Amino acid sequence: MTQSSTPAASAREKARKPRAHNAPPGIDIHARAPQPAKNSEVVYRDLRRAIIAMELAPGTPIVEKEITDKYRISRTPVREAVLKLAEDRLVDVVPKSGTFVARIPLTILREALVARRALEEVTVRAATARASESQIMHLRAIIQRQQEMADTGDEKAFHRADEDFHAEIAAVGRFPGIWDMIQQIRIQIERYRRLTLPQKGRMQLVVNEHKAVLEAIAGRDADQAASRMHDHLNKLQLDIAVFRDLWPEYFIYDPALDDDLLMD
Amino acid sequence: MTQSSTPAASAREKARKPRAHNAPPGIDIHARAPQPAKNSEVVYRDLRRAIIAMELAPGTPIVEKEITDKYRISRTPVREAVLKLAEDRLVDVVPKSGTFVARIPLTILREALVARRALEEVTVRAATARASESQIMHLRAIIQRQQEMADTGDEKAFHRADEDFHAEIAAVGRFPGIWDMIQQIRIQIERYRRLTLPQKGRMQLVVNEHKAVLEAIAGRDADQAASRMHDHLNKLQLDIAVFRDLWPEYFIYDPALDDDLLMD
DNA sequence: TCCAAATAACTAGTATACAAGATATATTTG
DNA sequence: CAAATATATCTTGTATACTAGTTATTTGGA
Repeated sequence: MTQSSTPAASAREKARKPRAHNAPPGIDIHARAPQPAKNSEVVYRDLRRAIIAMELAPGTPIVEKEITDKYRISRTPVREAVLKLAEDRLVDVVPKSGTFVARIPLTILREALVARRALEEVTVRAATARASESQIMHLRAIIQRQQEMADTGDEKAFHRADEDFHAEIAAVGRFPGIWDMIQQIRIQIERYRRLTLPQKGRMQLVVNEHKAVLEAIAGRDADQAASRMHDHLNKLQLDIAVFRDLWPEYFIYDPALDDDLLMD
Repeated sequence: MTQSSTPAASAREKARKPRAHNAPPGIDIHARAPQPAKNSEVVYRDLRRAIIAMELAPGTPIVEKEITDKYRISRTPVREAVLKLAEDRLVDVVPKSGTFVARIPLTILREALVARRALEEVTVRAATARASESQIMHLRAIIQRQQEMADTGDEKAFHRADEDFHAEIAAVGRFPGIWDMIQQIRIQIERYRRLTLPQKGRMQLVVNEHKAVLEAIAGRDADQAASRMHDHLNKLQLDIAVFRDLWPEYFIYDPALDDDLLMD
């Protein structure tokens, strides 16, 4: 098998001419976890989780020294993780001064909500077009699980089910790349969401909205599915102005775009 | 002024307690270029430009040593640049083996086209809703410039004007963050576009489509503007399958999603 | 001549030392 | 005692040495 020249391999050989290096292993970009997790990746994930969970408040300094001591590693992988977080706009690096958990930019928040809405409308339309019966049953099962979590009041599991629902719609629509984009956008939104207090009955409302979306999918009505998804995702942006006044130090606020925050 | 307790400062003081570092300078994230450009940034931009321009073909090894010699800098900033490129999916890093210019994943390409369409429909709708007369005149001027470039056949300047047109629409719609997302997506699409041979009359077609979009904006018809933008952006994806056969070594191809490439 | 195993030459990942600048504290001076 | 200045101590940015794993080459055997 090592030297068999299958038609699939012939094309690859052309690129391999100068060096075998030219042909990196045919690993799918989305599935390369066989390697032992790199240290920088571990630090990155831990920090990201803590920042998104608002355990590290905006403005908190990120001191590389503390992290190197905690994980018993050198600055190099720590720095790598910090740079990734900077790419995600979760930290601000001030040269020769310090690194800080980023404040939440209100204008970006507004745009993130709009962009997510647009992309999820795409995925739900595609899902409506191609959902099989089994996939619809799977979505029903997810909603049922979310209903049970809402009944027992398990917020964490509830949000896991919430994410699963949206992820499954993207998967059914066959848009894994767009789902990645949505997740990237969700990172920005998530910190804001964590500031919202658990409102009584909100979980049941979310479940009902999910049910409405699924009904439209099952009825093969793409327009209705998109519309209901739109309404569902709109619920988040109700009171940006309120939180800006409650935690002013958590946000960055650009007065030039004030009016934008109030419009749809 | 150092210790005056204005109401605005009181909130900030809370975060400043442990160290003054807690309050990073109130710089807008989008405007921090006073610093001398970091070496890693220079390397990143140069490599990204070369990759996007297809000067570095997919599969080409990126050798850090060559770059450190060329720029007379150490591996650290080079490595930083390479990691950024990996984030952008422009290179694949194979641990302990090598770094290579990434092959273009056809499935990602399809999703990128869909996502860009969705986001540009958002920006053009917003632009239609709030464009001032002067902004419409500005857009007309951009199209006129693009027309002149099409007439003289200056491809590079033509594409600059093309980008300006889309950028200005996003700016008019007040979605700078969404424009950033679109640009990120464009990176993926751009390499593919570079493979398309200049077709006779294509530039004039693009100009005409831009004119159609602008007319809809000027007529305050958001639905029509979005529809025309949709059609305009659809022109790109005509012949993915053709290029896959022409340069098979430039692409990664997932047979599980074959049929997806053919649908809208 | 061909194939296989040992070896050499590469790669990215990591650790550490140092440099340059910003901030905090201590000191001096009026 | 207050304010300005000088010093010390932080921070991130960079350079370099080293480690571990991968790939290419050489060498030995049949």
